[in-house]
Amino acid sequence: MSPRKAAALRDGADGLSLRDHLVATAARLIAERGTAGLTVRDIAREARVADGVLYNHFEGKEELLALALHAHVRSVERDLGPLPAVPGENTVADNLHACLTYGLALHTAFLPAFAGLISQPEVLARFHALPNPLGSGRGLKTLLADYLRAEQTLGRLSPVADPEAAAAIIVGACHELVLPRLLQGALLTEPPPGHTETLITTLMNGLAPST
Amino acid sequence: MSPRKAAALRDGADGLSLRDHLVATAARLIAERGTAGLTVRDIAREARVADGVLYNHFEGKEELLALALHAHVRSVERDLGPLPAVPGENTVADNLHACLTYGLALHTAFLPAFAGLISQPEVLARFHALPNPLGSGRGLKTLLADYLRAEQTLGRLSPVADPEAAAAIIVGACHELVLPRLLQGALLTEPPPGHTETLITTLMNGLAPST
DNA sequence: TGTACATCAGTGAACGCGCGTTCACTGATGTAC
DNA sequence: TGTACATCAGTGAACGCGCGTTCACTGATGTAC
Repeated sequence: MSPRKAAALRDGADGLSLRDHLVATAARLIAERGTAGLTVRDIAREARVADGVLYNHFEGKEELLALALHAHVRSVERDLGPLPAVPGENTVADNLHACLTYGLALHTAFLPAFAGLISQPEVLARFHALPNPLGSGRGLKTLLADYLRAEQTLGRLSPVADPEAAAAIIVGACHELVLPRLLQGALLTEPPPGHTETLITTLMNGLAPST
Repeated sequence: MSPRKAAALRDGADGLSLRDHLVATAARLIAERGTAGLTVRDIAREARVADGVLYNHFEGKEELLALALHAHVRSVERDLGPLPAVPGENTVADNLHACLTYGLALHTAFLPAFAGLISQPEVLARFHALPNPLGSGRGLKTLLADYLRAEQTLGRLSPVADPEAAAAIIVGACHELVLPRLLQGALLTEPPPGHTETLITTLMNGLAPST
């Protein structure tokens, strides 16, 4: 009762089901090229599998893409590890700088994946219906706010500072560093040296003149 | 020597050339729906003009879209007016709040237009080859930095603050408020009340505890 | 143990559709007489 | 002034292509005897 097996699964013996193999392959393609212009034939060819087989395992392209996007997000998070900031350790400025670099890497990987799906809201809706991997969407901002609140409790942050607003500013800075590059064709260039440090210093000290 | 005129230009007597009429129509469609899924047939039908006529006036869809995108950006800027912040007037915090609201409106109109073109880098390249309308791209950030530098000269900002970094933070905050909504299908919702005020307060006061 | 058959996941050519683009034709206007 | 013709921007049916999806067929494996 176990009929034909896909050629790809016979050769590459990674022990995955064909379903998981397809999701993993699609996720890898998303990581490499983003979702813009990604076709089911691209995925099938890359998975070394027939065009049609995807419809034995998924409702259609949209379900596969949503699952692959989810896998991509989880994979990026796994590779990056947890938020590199422990309340009370090092200086707050250094920790925030590490968080900014971390968020930058996160969004550099996420934006080309999500932006290519703007014309397919169905995929985005399916993605958001899945359990939220921690760092994605509101996740990173919440993690950051949690960290900042802990530092505030330790007295290393002004008691009147707003952790939520500060977290929003840091996440926003990530966007600001990634988005313009994405929208100008120049993909994945580094921010100018010293730029992230200056951002954190500005956020720590504020703009108001000392009274 | 003046042959047939397009039906649309006979009826709607706005006095435009057919070329300008097409650019204006495409820009209006971009303003209404963004660029994702926008077809030449959509534009032709909306302009009440034959499908093929666009190729008498443009190299192809990509040239038309680039010009329409440019017109859209200029039109949004015209409607919004100049950056609502004059050095020395009102308070810096109030001015920055106005700038944040201004930038928010700008990016709310721009992002759906640009994001839909990620899979067509040719259009983005053509757009960036056009003369840069002031507020777009690096424009808004530079305007903001100019304003902040002027306030600094007037002594209303800390002499050690970095205007460039502060400008980047404000633009980033705009992105942070617009992007997540765009990527979740929920289009064009308002930020929670008081949110922008808190952001500016945080930026003005900084996070560091008073020593 | 060996042979014939049934099962069904995998296969890939083919379908239908919508897109950007082309081009033979149309017809309002200016010109020649 | 009136009529026949030439011009060429505008027209829209048709083309070619690539996409997501379908489905008749294949063939490796388990079962019956």
